[in-house]
Order: sequence, then structure tokens, then C-alpha cells
Amino acid sequence: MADKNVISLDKIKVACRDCSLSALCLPMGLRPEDVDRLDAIVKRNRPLQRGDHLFRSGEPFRHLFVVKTGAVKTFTQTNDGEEQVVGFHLPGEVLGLDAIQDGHHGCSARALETTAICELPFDRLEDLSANIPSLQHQMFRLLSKEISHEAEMMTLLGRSTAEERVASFLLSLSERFRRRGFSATDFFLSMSRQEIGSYLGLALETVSRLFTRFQDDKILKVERKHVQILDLERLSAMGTHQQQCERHQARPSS
Amino acid sequence: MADKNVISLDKIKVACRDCSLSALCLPMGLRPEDVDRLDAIVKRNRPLQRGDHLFRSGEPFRHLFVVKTGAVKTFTQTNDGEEQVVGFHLPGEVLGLDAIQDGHHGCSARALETTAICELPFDRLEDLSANIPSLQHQMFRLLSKEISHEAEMMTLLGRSTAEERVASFLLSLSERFRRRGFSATDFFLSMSRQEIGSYLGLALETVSRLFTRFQDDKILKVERKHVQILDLERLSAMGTHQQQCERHQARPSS
DNA sequence: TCGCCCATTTGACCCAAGTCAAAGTAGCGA
DNA sequence: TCGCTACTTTGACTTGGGTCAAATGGGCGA
Repeated sequence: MADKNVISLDKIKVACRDCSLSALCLPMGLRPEDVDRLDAIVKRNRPLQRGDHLFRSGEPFRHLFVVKTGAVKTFTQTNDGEEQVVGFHLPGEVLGLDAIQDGHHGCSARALETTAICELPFDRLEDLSANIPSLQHQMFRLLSKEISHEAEMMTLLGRSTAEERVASFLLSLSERFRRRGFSATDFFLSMSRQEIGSYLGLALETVSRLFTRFQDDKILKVERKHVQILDLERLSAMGTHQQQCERHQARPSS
Repeated sequence: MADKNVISLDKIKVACRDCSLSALCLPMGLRPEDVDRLDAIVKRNRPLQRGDHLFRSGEPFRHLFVVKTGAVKTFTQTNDGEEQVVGFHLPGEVLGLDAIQDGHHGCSARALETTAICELPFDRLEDLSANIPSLQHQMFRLLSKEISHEAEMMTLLGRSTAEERVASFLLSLSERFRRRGFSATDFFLSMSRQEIGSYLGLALETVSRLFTRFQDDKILKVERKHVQILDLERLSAMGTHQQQCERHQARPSS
């Protein structure tokens, strides 16, 4: 246990140049010497425990945060006081981008499990960005990517059935795990049914029922937090919106 | 008619420093000499007519676009081939931000009415941005603002009733018109019920029914595209999610 | 190790909003 | 000016998924 902790802390303090995430993270596409200049402004604190806040809605914005290991959820309050989950963040993903706008965090962030974070003072990142064109470009791309995501979410939340939402959610996780070197078909959900439901605009019972149904249909094996995707192809077909139910077999042109 | 065109063209060719939108637009917060440097890269073409495409999904990304007069919708295709509206854009609002990510437009944009556009070559904007810290900052803020919007849309689409969605939509338009010097309570909708429904994740019939209901309740006066807000306060109360229906009057603590 | 608490599952019921259908109406082009 | 087309409104009916309720089961702290 203590042993494990030491290894873990070692891993946390690793510099950007030696970090396995660098291909997914801010340093992506930077020259090694520029990575080191970026690394020089990164702060690495002790890991967060499950439930710890990384920041709270309304707090002044000073840093961007990057998940190094673990997972974080971001959320706001709905007008009736309920929690609305707006994102789940895996290693290499950047948090706080929405706060640049007016200097205050517009949502809160909490660790879903033990989580290591890299912290970047935004004012110094801006300076660096003005001096390293490829970093500025990377920042723009990063922000733009987040904006692209909005259109996807609007289609998902506005037009899709519960089935499609849950399928898309699992596919998104699967793909993100894969890109991080984890299994795409066997993983643990660090968030509750409630949180998944909130994120997808569904009741937690609906999420639960769909997990059960996907399991009955031999698409998934679900055991509490542990998910195995048994039939990635059929799951993809559902995520990609299988409007025509009769279109299982290709039909002669008619 | 020809007369009007001349005036209109005059207005279109106005430089940033003389443009009434500069307080809402990219030049916001820039020093006058920097506004002129920005102005130097802006292209201003002839106006779009209703239905004209500004860009199409999949096209290579070269420019950001700013609405100068008129209105534009952005949209994608859902998997079943339907149009999904992802935004309505009024004067001073920037389009194309989602395309920075991978160099291709992820959505299409079409004029909802006669529309004048300012066009900014993105590569030159990046160069300028690296040399004008306040412009870089403004760009980050702009992108960040768009990201903040995502959380709002997720709450609206995931958790709100049809009534709340339509109320919020009208309030958003009202506020944006007000900030542009137009009436906040008397305006024309340049988009159809269909397009509003698509944007809000509702059937067009539902939008129509709610307009009728709001009119019956003396909150609105709607005549086709012409909307007058008669009771902004009650509309705001609906947009802000009036969970407790009984809570009209303050009740004794019970 | 035991017992409590909370997450999850499952069932029964209901309603907001979708779908389908049809009538009304404005605007535009010939 | 007429008539076509596209948009909008309104009504009737259906249904996906929400809500409420209760049972089940893990995990964790004492």
C-alpha cells in the first residue's frame, strides 16, 4: 500500500517530456524545447481523493487543470437545485476552459476517483502562448475541440432516444480509453447511474434499464461499475442512430 | 431600391473602428491602433441572400466569419438525415470556431435573411494574435464563451420542459437584440418554427402550441414572425425554471 | 465480522411531448 | 390577379421515458 503510493507519487511528478499523455495533452505537436518551457510552469500537487473538489462554480479563475490520472466530473446547478453533470474528464483532458471568459469558474469539478492533476497558471500560459506559435495554435485547437463537442451534445440531447444516448456514451468512453492505452471493451465506470443520467438528460432508472437490456441482448456484460462490451459493432450501430429498424440486411435497390 | 442598396453597401464596407458592433465583436478591448491592424486583414464581400450558404460542413477551414448585419443559422445533419440546428447568429457573433480543431467545418451555415459578413483569414489572425496580447486574450475569451454556452444548452436540452426551452429561447433573443440596440420586446424571428424546434430539441408543433399558449396567457403577442413580449417578468420566471407551480404567492412557513 | 447506508434494479403507472392528419394562411412568382 | 407552395396552427391519438415505490445487494466503517 505504502509501496504503491510511492510509485504513484513518482508517476505524478513526471515531467511533460516523459509523460505518456503528451500525445493527447497540451504538449501535442510542440518541439521538445517548447515542451520544457511549458513544463516549467506546470504545478503538480498531491492527488485528489474521490469526492474532493478541484474547483467550485463561482471561484475566481487562475489555472487550467489537466487530468493526469483518474477521472473528474464537472457540473452546475439547475435552477431547481439539482446537479447537472456537464462533463466527465479522463487523463489528458483539460478543465476550466469555460472560465477564461469572465474570470470565474462557471461549473464545479470533483474527483470521481483518486486523481492526479497538472495545474497551469493561465496568465503564464498566455504569455508562453504568445511566444510559442505552436502552443498558441494548440490552445486554439483545444478550445475549438470543446466547441465542436457542443454540436454533438445538442444532437444527442435534442434528437436521440435513451438507447442512442447510452450507446453513444459507452462508445465515447470506449474510444477514449482505447486512445489512452486501456482496453476499449473492458473498463470500470467511475461515475454513478445518477451521474450518467444527469449527463445524458435521462433518469437514473432509464440508464439502469438500458444497461440491463443491453446485457439481455448480449451487447454488454455489466456488473455494477464493471462494463464489458461484447458486441462493439451492434453498440456502434445504436450510437449511430439506427433509424430504419428494418434495414438490418442490405436491400435490393428499390 | 437601388438607393437602398448603395446605403447598405456603404454600411457594409465600414471599417472596424467605425463599426457600431466593435463593443460586441472581436475588436472589443483592443487599442485603436490594434483595431486598425485587425481591420487590415478583414475582407468584406457582397451580402448573402436568404438561403445562401456561408460555408458547408466538410469544407476546408480558412476563415472565421463575423455577422455584420442580418442573421445566420448553423446546422449539422443528424444520422437519419434530418437537419439539426446548432446555433442562430446575430450581428457581432463569430462563426467557424469549431473548425479550428481539424481544419474542416463541422457544420454548415446559411443566411436566414439578407446578411453582411466580415471574413477573417485565420492564419493571419493567428499571426496577429501572437503579436497583440490583448487580441490573443480576446480570442481566448471568445472561444471560452462558446464553451460556457455548452453547459447552458446541456441543462436546457437535458432537464427542461418545452415551456422552459421556448421561454429561454425568446429571452436569449430578447437580450441579444437589446445589446445590439434593438428593441428587447418587439422583434422579428428570422427562423421558422421548424428551425426553432430543431434548435430546442422540440417538434415544430410543440413550438407553435407554446407560442399560442404564451399568447393566450398574455405573455406574448405573436403574429407569424413578429413577436412582442408583453410580460417580460413572467417570461423570465418561466425561463429560469419555475419548478414549484404552487409557489406563486409566498406561503407561510409550513 | 456485522450492520447500515447508499447505489442499483425492477415493476407499475402516468403524462409531456411526439406523430399523424387536416385545415388555414401568407407570400411570391407567373 | 391568381394559384401554388411552404409555413403555421390546431386537433386527436400514441408512446417513450419520467416518477414513485419497493426490493436487492455491495462496500465500508465501527
